[in-house]
Amino acid sequence: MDHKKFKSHFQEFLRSKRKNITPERMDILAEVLKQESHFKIDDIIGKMAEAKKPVSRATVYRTIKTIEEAGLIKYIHSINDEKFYEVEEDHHDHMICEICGKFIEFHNDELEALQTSICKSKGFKPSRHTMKIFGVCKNCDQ
Amino acid sequence: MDHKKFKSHFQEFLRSKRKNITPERMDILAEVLKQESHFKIDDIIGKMAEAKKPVSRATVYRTIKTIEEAGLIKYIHSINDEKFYEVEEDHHDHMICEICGKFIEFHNDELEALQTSICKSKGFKPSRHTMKIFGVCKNCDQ
DNA sequence: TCTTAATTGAGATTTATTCTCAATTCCCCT
DNA sequence: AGGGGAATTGAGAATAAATCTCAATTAAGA
Repeated sequence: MDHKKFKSHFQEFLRSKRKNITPERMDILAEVLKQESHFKIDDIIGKMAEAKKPVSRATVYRTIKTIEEAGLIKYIHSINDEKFYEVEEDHHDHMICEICGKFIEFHNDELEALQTSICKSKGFKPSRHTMKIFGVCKNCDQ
Repeated sequence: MDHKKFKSHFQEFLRSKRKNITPERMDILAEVLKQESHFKIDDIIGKMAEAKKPVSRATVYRTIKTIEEAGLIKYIHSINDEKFYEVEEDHHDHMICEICGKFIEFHNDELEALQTSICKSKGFKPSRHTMKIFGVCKNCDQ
């Protein structure tokens, strides 16, 4: 939602890594932030071309990787060799319907707490996690 | 552990799908079952060649997919575009050390129960799930 | 403004995975 | 047990996502 915060966060990140703030990078970030929920890199390349801001494929790949390193997006899942990313608005996990392919987002504090305590018991310091539950969604389960 | 059960299960699966039981398929399954924890498809191709049972790359790819469909192995994670699989001895989740790359397996009943109840509340019927916690393991956290 | 290091674009390259199709093998029916 | 037809295999070609190359361009900051 608060995309200004994302943009300044990204600029901070670039500065901290001695990377330049280029129009290509900011344009790609802007396009990424326009995406609703999940997107593919190829979507971004297409949309940039449609708009008046064509950017080379290599640059989009490089920049998506940089945005991911900055923690602003994350890689979710791969379907048919197409990698899906999503903007890290807030943390959540996914249920994925094996019939219609829909992604259902959810968040559960109890689950998060339990994960933290399991890690502690193993002497493991968690930084992030992903959890995906595959199955059949309400609509597809007639 | 009980590899006989895996083999007969695989043969059952093949029959149910009207697929042939070929020596190539059974040899590949046998090699897969020899792997300790995680393995890559390329490992299998290499090991089959070392042994006296060379099988073509295409057949190994095709068969790994079939074994996965039979539910005997599962795809775990991709590191540097190398896909890792593991034998489905019993269900567990993973912690993955971002420093040394080690996979730590764990299982927690409370976590499983919680997942089930979250799904129920969304009207989602789960069939399987994966959960990966990334972070730093005990050894790497000096 | 000027110098230097970083970045970009376009196309070549890499590499995992899939495809093609003729030759071979498995399965099943009689 | 043997034959016919469908399924499978192998070898290499094909595909496609992602990365690399390097000359030309651009950002940063003194």
